[in-house]
Amino acid sequence: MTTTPWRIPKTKHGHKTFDHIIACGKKLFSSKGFQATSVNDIIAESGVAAGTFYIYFNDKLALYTYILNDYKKKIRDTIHQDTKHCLNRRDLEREGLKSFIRFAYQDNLAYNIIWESLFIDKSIFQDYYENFAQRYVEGLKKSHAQGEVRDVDFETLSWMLMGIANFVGLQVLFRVHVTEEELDRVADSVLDILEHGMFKRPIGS
Amino acid sequence: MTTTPWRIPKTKHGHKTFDHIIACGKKLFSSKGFQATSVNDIIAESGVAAGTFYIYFNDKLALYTYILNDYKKKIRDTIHQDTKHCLNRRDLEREGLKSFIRFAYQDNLAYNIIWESLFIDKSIFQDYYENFAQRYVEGLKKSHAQGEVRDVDFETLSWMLMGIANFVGLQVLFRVHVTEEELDRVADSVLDILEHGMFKRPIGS
DNA sequence: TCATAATATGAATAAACGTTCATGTTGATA
DNA sequence: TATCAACATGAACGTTTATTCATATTATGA
Repeated sequence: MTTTPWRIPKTKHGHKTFDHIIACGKKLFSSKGFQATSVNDIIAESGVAAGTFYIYFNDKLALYTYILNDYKKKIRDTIHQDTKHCLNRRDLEREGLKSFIRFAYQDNLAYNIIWESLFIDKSIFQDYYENFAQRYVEGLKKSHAQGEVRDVDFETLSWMLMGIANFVGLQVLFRVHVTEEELDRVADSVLDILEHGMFKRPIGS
Repeated sequence: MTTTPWRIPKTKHGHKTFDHIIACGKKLFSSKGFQATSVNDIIAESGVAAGTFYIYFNDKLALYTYILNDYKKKIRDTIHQDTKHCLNRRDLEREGLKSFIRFAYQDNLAYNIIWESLFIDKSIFQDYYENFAQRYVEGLKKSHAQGEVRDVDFETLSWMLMGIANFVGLQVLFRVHVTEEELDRVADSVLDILEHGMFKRPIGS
């Protein structure tokens, strides 16, 4: 039996408090970052007593871990929802990229909270991306078997694609407003390069 | 006249103390991260009195800013040194990638300190990457003019290439040991994909 | 040699922090 | 309505934190 650093409430009323603390935590982590947010801040924001926080969470890290796990699922689900209609690898990459950036834009805590884990507990960060890469590799292998993807180092390709999504995501996130048209334009640019490479071929090849 | 949050010493002896504090700061930021390191930690590590720290630095952030600026130059210089012999864009990308990863591996504080800035002061992070992207765009435009690079969205391509370097770098950094051969192999994989794309072309195209 | 600017000290202060726990309240069930 | 587990409280405690400042030391060149 494994125990979590948080405690799931047993009554409806408890759930309300629990959820409220989480909502306030998200809000503060999102605006100030994890490290800059104190337990006192969370207590003040949520209006509960100090002791109440510790009924549900061992400490600040426990709340962070809970929220992070939440987002892991949410990101996967969102991308899955947005790409399940895709019939080929090109569409899958395009829609996956758009889905990731859109998600990060709509709720930038999702983005921050995973990156920040690198400075809270490196193993959380490493686990997250290695797991993501592993799934990516499996998908790419399937697409390769179906003749859609070239025979390359799939692990490196996975990390390349994650890097592209994250940094192109950043580029977009630095803008004030992001429209669906911009998202399409950026995704098209990326896919064009993933399709034809970045270099001009010598004439006649 | 602009003032820095740090104070350059005026004697040889002062420089010794100044440099020693910086070295200890680097060591601690590198192992524990910026946020987890307190001024007290730096004082204890360096063996100077509390007041001495404040002779040279306004606060912890000032020391961080100093180190960050140092690394900015160092990264640029290192990549420049390692790529100045390159005669074409392919070589430039390949050697630049290897240089970046090698640098990050040898001194992973350089890597951490820039990423962590996202959670210390977003504008530092944004400035750094937007500046880097801008230089990248200029370089790509030149290579395009010389017929080496296809006509694509250079800004998006810049962010893609930065994302690739950063994440493929991470992938490599997660390993315990990194050899020059591995670096070559990974760089070749990346360049192969940047050259030919990731997708298989339909037969006859 | 003396004057003085630069450098160094570390006890002291106050604010912020995480966490505990004795006490109180609630609501469902028997 | 009596009981009891779940939930909630917030004053209180000990710790860590950043920062100051009166005092001391050092090195140099006038």
